[in-house]
Amino acid sequence: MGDPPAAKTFYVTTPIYYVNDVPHIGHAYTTLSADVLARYHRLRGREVFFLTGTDEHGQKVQRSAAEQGLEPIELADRTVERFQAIWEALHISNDDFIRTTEPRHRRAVEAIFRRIDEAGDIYPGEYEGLYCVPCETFWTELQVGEGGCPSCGRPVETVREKSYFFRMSRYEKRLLEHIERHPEFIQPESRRNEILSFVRQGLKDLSISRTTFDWGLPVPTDPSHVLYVWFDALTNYLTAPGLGTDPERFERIWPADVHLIGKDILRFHAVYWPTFLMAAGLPLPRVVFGHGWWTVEGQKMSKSLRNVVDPLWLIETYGVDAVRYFLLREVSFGADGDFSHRAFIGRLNADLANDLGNLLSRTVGMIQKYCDGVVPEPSEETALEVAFRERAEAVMVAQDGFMAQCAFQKALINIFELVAAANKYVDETAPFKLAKREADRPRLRTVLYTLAEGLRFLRLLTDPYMPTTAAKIGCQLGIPALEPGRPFNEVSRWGGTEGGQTIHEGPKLFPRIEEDRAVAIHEEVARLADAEEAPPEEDAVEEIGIEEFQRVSLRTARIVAAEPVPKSKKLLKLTVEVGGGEQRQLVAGIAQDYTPEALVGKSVVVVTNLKPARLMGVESQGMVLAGETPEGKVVLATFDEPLEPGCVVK
RNA sequence: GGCUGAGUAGCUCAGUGGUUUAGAGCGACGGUCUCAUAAACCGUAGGUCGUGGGUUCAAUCCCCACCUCAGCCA
Repeated sequence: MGDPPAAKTFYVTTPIYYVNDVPHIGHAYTTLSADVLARYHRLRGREVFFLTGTDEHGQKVQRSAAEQGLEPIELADRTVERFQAIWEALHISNDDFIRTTEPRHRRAVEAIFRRIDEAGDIYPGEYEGLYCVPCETFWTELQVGEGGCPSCGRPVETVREKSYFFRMSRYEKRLLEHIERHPEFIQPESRRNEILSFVRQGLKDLSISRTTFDWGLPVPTDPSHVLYVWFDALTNYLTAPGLGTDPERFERIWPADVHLIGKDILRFHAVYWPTFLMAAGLPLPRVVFGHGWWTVEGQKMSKSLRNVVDPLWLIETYGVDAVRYFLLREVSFGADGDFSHRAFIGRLNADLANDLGNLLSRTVGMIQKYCDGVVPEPSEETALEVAFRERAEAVMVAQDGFMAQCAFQKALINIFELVAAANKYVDETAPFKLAKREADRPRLRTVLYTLAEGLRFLRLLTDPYMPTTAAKIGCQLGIPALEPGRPFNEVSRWGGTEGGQTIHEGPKLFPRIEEDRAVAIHEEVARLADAEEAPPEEDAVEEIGIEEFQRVSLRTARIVAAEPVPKSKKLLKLTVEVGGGEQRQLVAGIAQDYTPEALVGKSVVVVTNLKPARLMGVESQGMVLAGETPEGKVVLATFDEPLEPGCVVK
C-alpha cells in the first residue's frame, strides 16, 4: 500500500445531481464541501480535479418531461442551467461538469460494462418486483405491505421483465474485507457500521437493466435494454477522468480521493459502486464520505421551507462567503444540522463581523494612523510575539489533519481561535498606547507587524472557505496575490513578508446585521415560507379546542402614547391602558402604516398574557392585534362601537 | 421487531484508559479599554452529565434494564 505517488492528482467529486430535482441547500452543501477540499489542495500546489455534474437519465425524468410537454433533454438543459447558476453564485471552482447525456459518458459506460461482462459477472435473467417510479427502487412485497412505497408512500407498480444482472454476490467477501481493512473508506464511522451490517447480511445479485422505458443508455450487448440509472450514474466518476477516451489521463486521475455524498445515497456508493469497480478490475476510491442533512428552523426540509433556504436567496441576503462559512462552521461534517436564520445572523455578527472583520479593520486602521499606511518592519520579539507566532504556525500545520478527515467545522473553529488570539494580542500589547510615546515606536512596529503577519496567515487559512474574503484581506494588507508557482511552505512561513508594503483601507469585510435588518429578514423568511402554494390538508392550521383559545387573554386597550423605536423602520413603541388604570408598553410593527399621532386615543385589542419580549432593545409586554392586506399593509383590529379599556374580548 | 448511535449549563455542542474545582462558543450579567464594525479583552453564571439498578474505595465516562430521539435493516 503506502502513499499514492506524488504526481497523482487530487480527485474529489460530488454526486451528479438528478435533473428532476430543484437545486436546494443540500446540493449546495455537498458541492461547497468539495470546493473547499479542491481549493485547499490547489493552494498547496497539488494538481486537483474537482468534478460535479448532472444525472439526466431515468424513467422519472422521462415522465416529468412528458408532463411538461418537453423532451427529456430539454428538461435536463433547463435544470443544468439552474445548477450552474448556483455554482457560479457560490463560487464553486469545479474543473469539469459532467452530464450523463454526453457522448464521452456513453463511451465510459460501455467500457466499464464490457470489462464487467468479460469478467463473467453479467448474466441475463428475469426480474419481478414492485417498483416505485419516483424513488426508482424495487421493493419486496414484505417491505411494501399495504402502505405503498416504504420510502415515499406512493403506490408501487408490479414489474416483471427480462433483465441483466450483475453478480454482486460474488464480491461480498472482498467488499467486507476491504471495508474492514480500510477504516477510512466509509465515513463517518456510524455510516460505516451501517454499511458493514448491511453487507454482512449478504449481497444479492443486482438487476442492472430495464426494458420498460428508453430514456437511458442502452446495454452495449443488447440495445433492447436500458441500463439501470445507478449503473449509468456512478460511472460518471470514471468518465470525466477519461475512461474509454483518454487512458493516460485516466491513469493519472483515477481513483478518486474523496467521493462526497449525502447520507441517503451511501449504499450506492459504498456497496454497489465498489463491487462494480472490483468486477471491472479498477481501483476503488479512497474515501466515501456521507454527510448529514439540513433541517430548516428545526423542521424537516419541505417544499415551502426550501424557499427559506434557497441558495441564491441566501447568497443575495447574506453574501456568498457568509453562506459558505455558516454551512461548514455550524455543524460537524457528517452530522445532521439545523439551518436557522437566527443562528446564521449570530454567526455572521459574532465570528465574521466582530472577530474577523473587526480585527482587520482595527489592524489596518492602526497601521494607517500610526505608520502612514505602511506595514512596518519588526524589531525584537517578546514572549507575546513568540506565543502568537507559534500559535499561528500551529494552526497552519493542523489544517492538513482536518482536511484529511473532512473536518471542516473543526478546521474553522481552529482558524477562528487564531482570530481570537489576535484580538487578545491587541489587548495585551495595546498598540494604541505605544503610539503615544516616542520611545515605544520600535515596540509598536513589532506589534503591528505581528498583527499584519497574523492576518496574512488568516488570509491563507480562510482562502478555501471564503476565497473572496481572503482576497479582500490580502488586498487591504497590501500583500501580493498568491503566485501559483510559489511553494506553499514558503508562502506559509512566518515572516513571509518583511513589511514595507502599503495597505489599502477598504470597506468592512462583513457589516454587522443590526436588529432592524434582522427583523426584516425574519419577516421576509416568514413571507417566503408562506409563499409556496396553498399548503395541503395535512399542513392546514391545526384545530384547537375552546379551552386552548381561552388561554389567550384578549383585552381592549386604549393607546395613550406612541413613539417610534429608534433606528427601526417598522417598530413603534406604544403605551396602552388595559383597564383598571394599568398601563403597558408594547412594541408593534406598524410604523409603516400608522403615524404615532394617528394612534393616540385609538381603541385596540391586545394580548395581555404574552411572555414579554425585547424588540430592538425595547421591552414589549403584549401584542396588538392587526390584519394584513395581500399587499402587506397592516390594519389594526378595532370595534364597531367604542369600548372602555380592559373589556374581555372573546 | 433486530442493529447502531445519541440523550452533558438557557441554546449549540466538546469531553474523560473511572482518581482531586465537568469544559467551550453563543446568550445574560458585571468590569477593563478606546485602535476598531457600540466592536475587543477580562470576570461571573452553580448543569443530580436521560431514568433506575449493578460493579468499584470511587462512575458522567464500565455492565444491565428502561425511557426518549435519530438512523440503518427486516
